[in-house]
Amino acid sequence: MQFATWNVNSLSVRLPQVLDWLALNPVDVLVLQETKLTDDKFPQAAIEAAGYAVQFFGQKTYNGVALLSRNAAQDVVKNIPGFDDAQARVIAGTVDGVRTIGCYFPNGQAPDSDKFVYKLGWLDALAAWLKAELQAHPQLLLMGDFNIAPDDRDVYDPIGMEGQIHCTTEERAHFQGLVGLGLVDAFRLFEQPAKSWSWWDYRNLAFRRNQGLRIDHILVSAALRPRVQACHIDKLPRKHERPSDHAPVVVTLT
DNA sequence: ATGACTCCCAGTGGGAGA
Repeated sequence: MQFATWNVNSLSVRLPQVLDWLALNPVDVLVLQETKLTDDKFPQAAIEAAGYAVQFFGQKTYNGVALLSRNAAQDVVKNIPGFDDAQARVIAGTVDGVRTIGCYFPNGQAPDSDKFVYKLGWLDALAAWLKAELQAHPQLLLMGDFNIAPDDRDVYDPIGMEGQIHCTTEERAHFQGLVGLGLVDAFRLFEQPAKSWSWWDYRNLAFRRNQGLRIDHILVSAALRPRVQACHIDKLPRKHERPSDHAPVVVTLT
């Protein structure tokens, strides 16, 4: 089976691309971030017509997440239980026995900003919840737009971006905290091309120059790790004439 | 280089993203 994550940067703009991508890549599960749609405007019928059940949780202008699956998700959770959050960032469900958590991590804007404080608090809450989720659901996937580049090899200019947002010591420590819960970065289980990114700035001809960051991730639990066969970033949608700034990440399980 | 692009809500500009 295949599970994928994609930050679409507005589902109303990108819906045709999502449907085209699913036709070419008939994954079992796809989580979306930055749908930027209130639930009353979510294109549920079009997604169901493509053969997917869908759970969604959004808001106007910002954030918004969705969980698409061939088989319906069970025990759906929206946002982090017990963490009071005005922003729609998390959707979780159990699909084919795999606890699937789709997340749009806060951006954080700048290390000296209030948004960075919010990001760190959100990361604390996520880790505490995940610890309990892993106890309840050993077979677990955490995937989405983490807005964290875990390592210098995930950054096109690690010197220039040292200490900048996505690359700070605090953010990277939180990423390692998730690893400490027993999760592993599926992409790094395999040999990968150098300069593999999942996001490229719209500006500066960044995609053509391959200047980007790897900030979209799929983490798998220890119990699921033996089933992981492959993981890759699909750059093709980024070549579309009106692309999202992020590319999908796909993991293959037995 | 306090830039660059895209989206959104707004409303003929500005915030946010990363």
